Amino acid sequence: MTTTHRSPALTAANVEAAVEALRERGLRVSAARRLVLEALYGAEGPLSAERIAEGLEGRLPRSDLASVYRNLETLEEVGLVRHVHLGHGPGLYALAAPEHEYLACESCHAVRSVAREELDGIRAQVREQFGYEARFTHFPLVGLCPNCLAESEGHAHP
Amino acid sequence: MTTTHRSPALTAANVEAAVEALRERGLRVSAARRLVLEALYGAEGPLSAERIAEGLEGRLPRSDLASVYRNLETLEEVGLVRHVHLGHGPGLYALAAPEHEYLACESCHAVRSVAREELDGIRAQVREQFGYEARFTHFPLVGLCPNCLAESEGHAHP
DNA sequence: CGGTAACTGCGAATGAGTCGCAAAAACTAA
DNA sequence: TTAGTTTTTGCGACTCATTCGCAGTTACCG
Ligand SMILES: [Zn+2]
Ligand SMILES: [Zn+2]
Ligand SMILES: [Zn+2]
Ligand SMILES: [Zn+2]
Repeated sequence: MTTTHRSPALTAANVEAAVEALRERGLRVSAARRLVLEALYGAEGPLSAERIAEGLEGRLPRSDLASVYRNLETLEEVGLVRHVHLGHGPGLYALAAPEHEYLACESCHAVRSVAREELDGIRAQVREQFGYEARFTHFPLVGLCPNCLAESEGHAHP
Repeated sequence: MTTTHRSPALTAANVEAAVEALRERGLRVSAARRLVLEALYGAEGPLSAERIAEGLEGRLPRSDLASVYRNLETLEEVGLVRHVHLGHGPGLYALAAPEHEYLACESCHAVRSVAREELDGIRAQVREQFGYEARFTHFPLVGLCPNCLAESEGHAHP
């Protein structure tokens, strides 16, 4: 799986801002919660709850997957985090801030992350044709990537 | 969930044809397998394995979900059946033959099923812009349906 | 420092799907 | 038909992702 994500600069400061947002909503900033947030700020691409939990081991006297899920859920409610479903695997979590959308390859499972605007054209066409406002933030746009496509077209030889 | 599927005519004959296809591949036609096939031929829209299994109760001395899954799997391998993931729920199975694709509403979970060609324009644009060959057969095109869209735009009042 | 929510760890539960295995069909060839 | 071969089945147990209940902590407010 390949994901092209520029990691947000000044992670530490950003985490502090996020933490502040939590406090403002009356949410507490536990060590675990902060670490989940840090994991997401430091990540290259979206992470599974499992992977986040792994990252917590050692950095915390004891941690547990259920709490990671609960934290991801509240962070999502607050709008700091969101998740995507890239294919069959577990849900993957990322910061909500940089509005990426995803193109997933059904064959090689590569994932390309693109800025929201790059899909505006397609969104416009979907809207025009069907009246739907397409969204690729929670479920990606799925297809065959150029590589797999070339391969499968190679097979169409006489 | 609303799905617009015309059910294939002459169900009985179609089932017989499918059954023949199975025999030709050296697969056996057990009562359970035939009933799964019939369930799909008779269905309005895609069905979960669970629902198919429910439909089998009574029509069969004893039946079981695992076997339904196994049958769906082999029917899929043979190309008679396929499945879609419409949102978070379980996978939904349908006949492979009428090549529908789906538009799913992320908000009200309505599902619109469209003929493959109706998405050709969008597929072309995706291909042009990203080199991807978009597919909406296994994972649908997700967005806000016109209703939910109108509603959410209503909220944007001053 | 308390006090009082909110949060955590744990273990158990859920839902979707898969696997192993022995018993029961379905085809096959005699 | 029947015996033999091979698939399928039913069952129960299992995995994996996610959620829940609850008692024990911990973060924040005063
Ligand atoms: Zn989701
Ligand atoms: Zn690919
Ligand atoms: Zn699938
Ligand atoms: Zn809707």
